[in-house]
Amino acid sequence: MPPPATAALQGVSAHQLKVACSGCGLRELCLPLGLSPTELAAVERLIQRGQSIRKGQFLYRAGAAFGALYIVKAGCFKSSVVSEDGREQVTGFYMSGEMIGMDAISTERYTCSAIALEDGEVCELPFSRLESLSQQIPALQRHFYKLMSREIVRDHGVMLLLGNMKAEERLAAFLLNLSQRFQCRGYSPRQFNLRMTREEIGSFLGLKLETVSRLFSRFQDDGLILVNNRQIELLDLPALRRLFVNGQQ
Amino acid sequence: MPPPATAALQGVSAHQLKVACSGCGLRELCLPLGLSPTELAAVERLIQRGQSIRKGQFLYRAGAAFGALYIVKAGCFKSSVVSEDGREQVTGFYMSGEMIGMDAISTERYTCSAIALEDGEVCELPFSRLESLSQQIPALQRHFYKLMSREIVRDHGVMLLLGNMKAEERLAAFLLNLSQRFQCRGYSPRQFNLRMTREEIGSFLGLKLETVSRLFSRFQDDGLILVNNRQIELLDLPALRRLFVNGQQ
DNA sequence: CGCCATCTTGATTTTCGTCAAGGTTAGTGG
DNA sequence: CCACTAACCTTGACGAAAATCAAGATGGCG
Repeated sequence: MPPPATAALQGVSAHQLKVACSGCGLRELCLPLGLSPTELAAVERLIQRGQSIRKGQFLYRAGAAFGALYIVKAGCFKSSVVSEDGREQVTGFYMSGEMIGMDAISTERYTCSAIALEDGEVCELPFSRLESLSQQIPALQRHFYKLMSREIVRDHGVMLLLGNMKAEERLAAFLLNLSQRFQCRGYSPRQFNLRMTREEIGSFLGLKLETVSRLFSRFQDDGLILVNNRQIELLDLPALRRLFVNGQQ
Repeated sequence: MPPPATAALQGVSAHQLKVACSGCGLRELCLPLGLSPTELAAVERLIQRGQSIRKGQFLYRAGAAFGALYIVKAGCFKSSVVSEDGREQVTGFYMSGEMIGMDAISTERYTCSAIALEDGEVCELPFSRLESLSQQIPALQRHFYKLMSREIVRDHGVMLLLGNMKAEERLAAFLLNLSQRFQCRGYSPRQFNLRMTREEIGSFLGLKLETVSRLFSRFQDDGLILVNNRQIELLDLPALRRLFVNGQQ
């Protein structure tokens, strides 16, 4: 795990957990800009901060009654839908500053399950209170419309991936996406640790774990990446991008 | 086209187009219940009703500045993302009462293009006015949160389809989904006309048009459906469901 | 009536999944 | 601290599913 995250996690303490949104490094990721101090204080009262989740623990299960949205504060989560017979489709991997649970608003039940891929923390946002607060704070309402819209756009991207791209293009896109998200969070875009298994990557990308494994090996043989179990180094970002974009021919 | 839609479309006139939400048969599909007469009137002022769109016409293009959401009033639309090189992924087909354009909220640009698959009409909802109105009417805000959430859930379903299901399962799921949506609108769930080409179905389902064509033929040979060009009759709904659900094993 | 878009069907190829075996790693309990 | 175990990963051989290529049929629209 990259250093800053490690620090954030290992340094966990009552003190740190109580750090308010106003002092949170993720603030610009999850809160709208331009809130007045009063508004910010109201938002802070809304949020249940710093709930720790252990690796493998469910944040919520599909079918459970909807109570809250969650913002990942530390760690990495996967969200997945399971079909009646048990086949799992990972619908996304979520890292710090990203919100999960929006699927539950429509039916008042979670339609996905969310599981921690490593020890982590979330901020819990009780939805009914969020709703009334966003009724009072236009910027907050707008912000949540945008967050939900962003999720829709992301999903469309995944649909493009699954519907149109070949295995190697999917994996290249996946790695580049991770790279970019790590970079946004101040980590290296070239070196990172995967938090998920080959099977979970495969489930997300519509591939079998063997295919994912083979592709990692091939990318390494081709000098595109360096793989050491879950540790990834992207050696040739332009080539990966070409693979991804040219793939789209 | 099934009779009621034909009536709605062919009977188009200034008079009918001006029918307000309060008298619109789609009202329960697109508006929240329990609005007061005052609130309903405010919503009606917001909506630009009855814009006609001809077959093949763009409702909006990917990249265009975001102005409004649209509710399909008549006809059928497809929404698609196009990758840099021109591969198209159809992200959805939309029929009466369904809302499109929500992807554009996050970036203030449409990320998809929406095209009419037949002559139709839409209600236009200027987003900035929708925003301020939903600020004033809690039920409206809640309604739009739910609509966006529903779109996310739908997208997850498509991801499950694309990531986990075999070609025949995808097509069965597609037909059953259409069937159900026609039924909701008062048309026959067993007989309907497709509004889209084999290629568009294929694009949506992550298949090539030849595969779609072959599957239609096979379903027909197996006595599951009757195909006559775009006219579809579902002969054995339970078997289609089994294909869809068992497919998920 | 004729043309172009759309659809069907067949033959072949490619891609990825399946099955199988063995290796590695991390975590657990002695 | 070390040995053991279970989960995870890699690699190969083979097979199935769907894509590709190709040719011709059909149908809707001007």
